[in-house]
Amino acid sequence: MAKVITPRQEDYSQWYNDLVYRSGLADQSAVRGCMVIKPHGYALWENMQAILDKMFKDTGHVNAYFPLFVPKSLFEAEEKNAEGFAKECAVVTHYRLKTDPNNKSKLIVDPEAKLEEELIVRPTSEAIIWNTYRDWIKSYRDLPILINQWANVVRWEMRTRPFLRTTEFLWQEGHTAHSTENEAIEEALKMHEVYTRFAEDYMAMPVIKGAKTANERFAGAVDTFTIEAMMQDGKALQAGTSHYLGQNFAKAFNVKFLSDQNREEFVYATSWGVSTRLIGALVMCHSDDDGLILPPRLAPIQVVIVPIPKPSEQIDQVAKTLMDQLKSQNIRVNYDQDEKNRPGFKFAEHELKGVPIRIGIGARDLEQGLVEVARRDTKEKIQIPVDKLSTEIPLMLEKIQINLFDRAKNFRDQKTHFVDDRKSFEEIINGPGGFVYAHWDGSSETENAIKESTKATIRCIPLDAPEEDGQCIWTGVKSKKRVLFARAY
RNA sequence: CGGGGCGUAGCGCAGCCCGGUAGCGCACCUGGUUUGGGACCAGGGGGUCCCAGGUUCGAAUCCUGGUGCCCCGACCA
Repeated sequence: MAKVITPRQEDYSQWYNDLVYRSGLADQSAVRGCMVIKPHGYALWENMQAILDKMFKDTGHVNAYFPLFVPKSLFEAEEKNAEGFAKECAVVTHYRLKTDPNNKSKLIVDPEAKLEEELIVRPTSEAIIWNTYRDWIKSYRDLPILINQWANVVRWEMRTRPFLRTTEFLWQEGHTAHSTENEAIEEALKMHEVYTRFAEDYMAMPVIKGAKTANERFAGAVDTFTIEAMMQDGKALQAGTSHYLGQNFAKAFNVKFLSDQNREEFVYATSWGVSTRLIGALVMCHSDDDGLILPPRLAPIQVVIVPIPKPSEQIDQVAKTLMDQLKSQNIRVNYDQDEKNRPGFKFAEHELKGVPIRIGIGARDLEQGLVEVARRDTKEKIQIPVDKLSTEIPLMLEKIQINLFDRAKNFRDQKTHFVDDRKSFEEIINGPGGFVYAHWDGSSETENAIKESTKATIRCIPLDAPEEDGQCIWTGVKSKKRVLFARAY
């Protein structure tokens, strides 16, 4: 068997890169730091979009679209936000090219086409959106505004990795405006919960819900809520964030409304987003050395039928009947009729792409009315009577979905530790890695010292962690709650 | 931006030290035999050897300068 992917144990990063490229999720592009999302990867994203979009609509949100460019003067209005993103902004300074007078086959930037005011390519859209909301909001009757947009953003990162961190990426960003602090906080928490449900129920990826520390908070936010997942190398990955923005943006953009008490007040805001990074998370959460393992609820193809050894009239007929039965149950099924490749090749190919279930139909089994059904997650193969498939397959898809979640959760739990002293903390972080719950004195100084010394950061202050007396592992100062530490992507 | 490594066919690489006009595996095309876990045989197509300059009768190979990419760190979703 030709090996196409570096084994995880040999080199985890290389495994990830190999997987992304070999499985057809993405391709490298001619633009540094940017990738091409190939049809298989984009299909995954479309499935994520469809589900999230429905969840947003079900919670009362509507979609809209705001410009890619943000005038610099607007961008700088909310100081903390501007400062936080300043170092990674792409800036448009000119609007025209012209033929190079010294070389007619080349183009140069026309120095006469310099913009009066530079345009920032959005790294996030709070600025342009809040500048717009000012015009939309006059009265408490105009609130709340519950808008989401599907968009691309650009953040000029120094180092990129496919899906996990690229210069341009796709995401959704929700931006809501509210008349009261409570309502805005509830909104931020509600979307935090939506992300949790999406990660756990659809991606089969267990997450820890929590709040970010001041250091890790979104620039311009009062509070940032996060979901943190564990990857197979024990590192944490921030999979989604929801921010309570207080009145910071309302004040920066002068967005006021008249309350039902006839008082002028600043609007309360939230924003929340998940990106194509989720695809990277999905890959690193479940996949193995043979390729992707996709949760059935998101897999572009849930069931693939492979004729063995090749298509024939009899096999085609069984396959087509089966496809109709499965399709009528909204199962995404594909019949691999390609005559160029043999079954073994196809098996490997579909495993590489992460198809949850493979059905092998061969003349020999068919004589007994059987087909071979193989699960991608466990590699288990069983014989199933043809007439049982239309009931068995949906059940098996559900089993796979659940198994993936359970497996990921067990893995995470095994790599989760509770420690009470610096030495044990360092032993785990520097050794096997994983999540570490430990007491922390609550100061940024200590957080930074720990980061500097161990490269572990506070991923979040878990929302559901019990109060308990303890001492900061670094300074010995009293603490009432454990926080979650890990090295992170 | 620091520290490493690499640019030779679509992909992965050898050749470079010691200059002589480019090769291997996979992929691709044609024909045939095959077909229950990445088939085999035969034939075939495909290269500005990253770019520019220099040394030389002659440069993938030596020298100089660019440039691009990858990995590790700092920054970050």
